[in-house]
Amino acid sequence: MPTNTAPDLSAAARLFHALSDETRLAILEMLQHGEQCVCDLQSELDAAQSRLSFHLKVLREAGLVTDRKEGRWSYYTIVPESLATVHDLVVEMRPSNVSGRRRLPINARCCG
Amino acid sequence: MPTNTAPDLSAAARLFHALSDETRLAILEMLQHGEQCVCDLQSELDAAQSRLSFHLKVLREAGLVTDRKEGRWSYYTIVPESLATVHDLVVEMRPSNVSGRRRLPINARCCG
DNA sequence: CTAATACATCAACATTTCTTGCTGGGAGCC
DNA sequence: GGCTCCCAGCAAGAAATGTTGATGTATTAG
Repeated sequence: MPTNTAPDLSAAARLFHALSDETRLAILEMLQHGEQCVCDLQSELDAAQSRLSFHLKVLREAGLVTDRKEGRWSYYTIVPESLATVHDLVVEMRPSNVSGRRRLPINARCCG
Repeated sequence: MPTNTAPDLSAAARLFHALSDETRLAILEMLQHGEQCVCDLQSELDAAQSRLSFHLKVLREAGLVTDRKEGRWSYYTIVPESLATVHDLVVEMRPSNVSGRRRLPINARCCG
């Protein structure tokens, strides 16, 4: 039986961090329409090449996208499983998800 | 008809950023069990008070939690609607969600 | 072979984020 | 009144993150 509440906070934090940047979200948005090479992203998002390369690396290392080389192009794709993981993390956060939801006794001494 | 793909990238980035820290995720995890005052979080998470105050502010400004003053205590609660917003953002990211999903024509010239 | 394209990576710098220790204010107890 | 507890906020430093320009490496075109 795994710890249902804290699978791995740092892994979760890494995933959310990868999603916490406008450029990266814009990249993911473009990737919804299917595979894209870096130069397409570059012209569409009007971002410097090294900047995109940096953000793609962040997304790649977070497992949110994969790349495929073909000739001189790199095509990037969303990894749906990773989004599913994020989805599950969010669902597990909901208070209603906890079975034994507890109200604090109103007069409980707080500390000490 | 609203833009279904880009409601507000910066708002989304802000939400994800608030979730991108281990301490804050640990706080949210504790708040699943119901309202908590800062001192409980403090003792449970073994974090300095000013540190918690900082992270609670981030969560508050992101709209993920609210606080309620009672006597000398501040009780924090998860705002379920904000988690629902995050949930929707993640769902909208899935490639399968795009109706007219497009494969790039394989020989399309990439740039220029 | 030479030139150009697509991309990764590096160094340097700017910006942001997080931590720590301290100060101060409001609330309750004596 | 004074004292303690709970908490927010600030200032300063440390650490992480993002940007820019330059360099290097495949790959393809001519």
